[in-house]
Amino acid sequence: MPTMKEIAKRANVSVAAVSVVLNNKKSRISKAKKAEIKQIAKDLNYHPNIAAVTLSKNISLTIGLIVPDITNPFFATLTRLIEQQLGAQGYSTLFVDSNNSFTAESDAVQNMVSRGVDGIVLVPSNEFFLSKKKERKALIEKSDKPIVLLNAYTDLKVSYVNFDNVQGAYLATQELINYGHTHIAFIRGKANFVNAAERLEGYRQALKDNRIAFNDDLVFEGDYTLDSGAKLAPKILEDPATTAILSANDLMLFGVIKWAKQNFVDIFSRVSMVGFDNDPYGEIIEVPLTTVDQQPLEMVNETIDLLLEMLTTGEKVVQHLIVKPKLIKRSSIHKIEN
Amino acid sequence: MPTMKEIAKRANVSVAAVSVVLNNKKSRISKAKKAEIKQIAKDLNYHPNIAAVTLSKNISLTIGLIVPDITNPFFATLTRLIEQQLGAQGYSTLFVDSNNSFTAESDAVQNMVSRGVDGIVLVPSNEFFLSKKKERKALIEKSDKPIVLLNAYTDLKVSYVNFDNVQGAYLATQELINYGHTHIAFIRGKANFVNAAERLEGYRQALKDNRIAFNDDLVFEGDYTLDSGAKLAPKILEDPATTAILSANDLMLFGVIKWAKQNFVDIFSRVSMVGFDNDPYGEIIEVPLTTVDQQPLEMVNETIDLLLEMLTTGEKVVQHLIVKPKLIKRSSIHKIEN
DNA sequence: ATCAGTTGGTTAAGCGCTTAACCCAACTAA
DNA sequence: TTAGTTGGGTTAAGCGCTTAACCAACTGAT
Repeated sequence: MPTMKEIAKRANVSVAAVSVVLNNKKSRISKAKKAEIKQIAKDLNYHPNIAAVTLSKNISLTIGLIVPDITNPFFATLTRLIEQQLGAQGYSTLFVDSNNSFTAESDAVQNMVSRGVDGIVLVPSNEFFLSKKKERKALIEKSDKPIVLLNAYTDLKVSYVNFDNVQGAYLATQELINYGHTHIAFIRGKANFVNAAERLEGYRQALKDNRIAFNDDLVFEGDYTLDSGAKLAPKILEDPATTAILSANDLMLFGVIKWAKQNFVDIFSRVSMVGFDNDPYGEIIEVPLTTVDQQPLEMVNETIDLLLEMLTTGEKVVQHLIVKPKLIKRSSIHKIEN
Repeated sequence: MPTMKEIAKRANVSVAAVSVVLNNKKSRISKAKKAEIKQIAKDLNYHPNIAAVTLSKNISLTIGLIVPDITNPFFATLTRLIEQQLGAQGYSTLFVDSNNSFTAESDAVQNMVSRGVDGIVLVPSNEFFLSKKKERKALIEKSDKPIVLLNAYTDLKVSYVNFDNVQGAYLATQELINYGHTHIAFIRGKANFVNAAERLEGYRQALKDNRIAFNDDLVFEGDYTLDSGAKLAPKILEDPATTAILSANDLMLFGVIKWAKQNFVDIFSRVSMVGFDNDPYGEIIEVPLTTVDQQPLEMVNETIDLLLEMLTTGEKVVQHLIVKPKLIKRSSIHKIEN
């Protein structure tokens, strides 16, 4: 790999001269020398050693991205959008799949700081929300660099971009009610998961506003995986009065459907369903799934804006942005006559 | 961020001393001093500045990973496995989604080299295969560090780990034939895509070995996206003699199914289907899909072994590893009476 | 008393790049 | 004539860490 030293030698100048011209800084180098230096750099196919730049400028043009599980399509979409948008701004992304482990998240933040990232986007895991506030705080404070949490609320002094979960669940529940459903099962996420609690809240609100009694027996706790949905399916379908299922994500609904297939129950006639996430596969199953879209593009746009602002001004701002849900109406709801 | 300098000051030693003890090098530092230094490091929550380490040792404990599209579940699975296994060995991963662009791949390699990665895993895009050999070669040669191509064959002097595509397609076709099918449509990938050509070859071989004439009209060209499958669907289903579809990936089959749903054709009765990739969603659709599993875990294991070997020995070896396919038999094939 | 070997470190150079401070010759303006 | 400005760079220090080479004091054997 060619270095500035080599260019300097060939151009008969100091490496300082090379540095300023290759960085397009205003300086007193003559036009001719500038051109010569640039030409030599091009000829040698010079590219700066980023470690050296990082060391001397204390910025790395790198950001860290931590997601709970990249095989989850929603997180994959977020990841793709973030990487591409940040890439367009010249940033590289250091990626970690935390495998839903708080310890892994914590280690990842530490490691990223150690590597001198300029900022971090953390899409927190389940465990993050289940951890003690003290530990969460410690995680955030490992980094003196800007952090923004994505797809999360938090009580910590840190920026986040989240999705309006209560509004989303409200919309979905209202839609079900509009079709005549009153016995609506709800598959929630883990109890301490804030997003999950919010979705439950939206569900309750919609019931209340429609004077339908809330029934705790209709609430089932999953963990956002397909398997947890499959495990819950028989319990949910046990009650013949249940005519609809609202799920805190599409994946758990797919789990329910999988269980139904394996047990020969005609799930689409048996119940109406609404999910969350607008999973692309929701469109190609037997009956396309009505779902709440989390607007990943909007979420990422807000995240990038926020991060870039902090990165350029150098100030750590604490802002909380909430993006609005969008109900994608497909065919998984049928009318109930009362 | 605390530095060695700070630790050195508190321990009344030189920073060289701190360096050797924190790196557990054998040295002439007394047990007591060692303990003291380590304690101070722990108290200050010291973590090395990786940029500085990289600069002086010329190794970064970072590898680059380039995939064509992280929202494709197969690539997501590869990514997850790679990141986790490499992470367990102390490596961080610099991630780029090339968005199926050769230019992006090329830039990514350049950037990664510039950042001093120790090695690169490249999962090449469609465009990679369509590019001129000279350009592909240039891309590979940008990096003096170990590269391994994953999920690809290549004519270049570089290691790769691929999947036995001809064997996979052969297995799938044979399975269809076993069930009595003789008019088997094949949805292939792009013409110049080597993997796609291999799958076509396996299909042809199986037909030939069973004395079934190869018919070019039954071969359709997609581009591995869901949409391309949807676009092809009407043409494929036009011929009433066609009783089965073999697709070069599950996603295109999902596209066919989507088109069928939207046009009210009972696709699962109409044709038998076999895909490639063992997409998790193949299991939860109306009729679970028989598919060829690419054994991502095996592929990643081989990749990591190869990369780690190069990383530790420092030698660039050129090895070509082929992992064997596994046919996952589910329910999307029915018997044909002749 | 001397010398080799051990103990317990230190010094200094270097990795590649950045940046503030400096230098000097030639030119201008009063 | 001289002070001041401008053009065209150079010098040197520093970012945090690594590593080979060095050194001084002590111990024990001869």
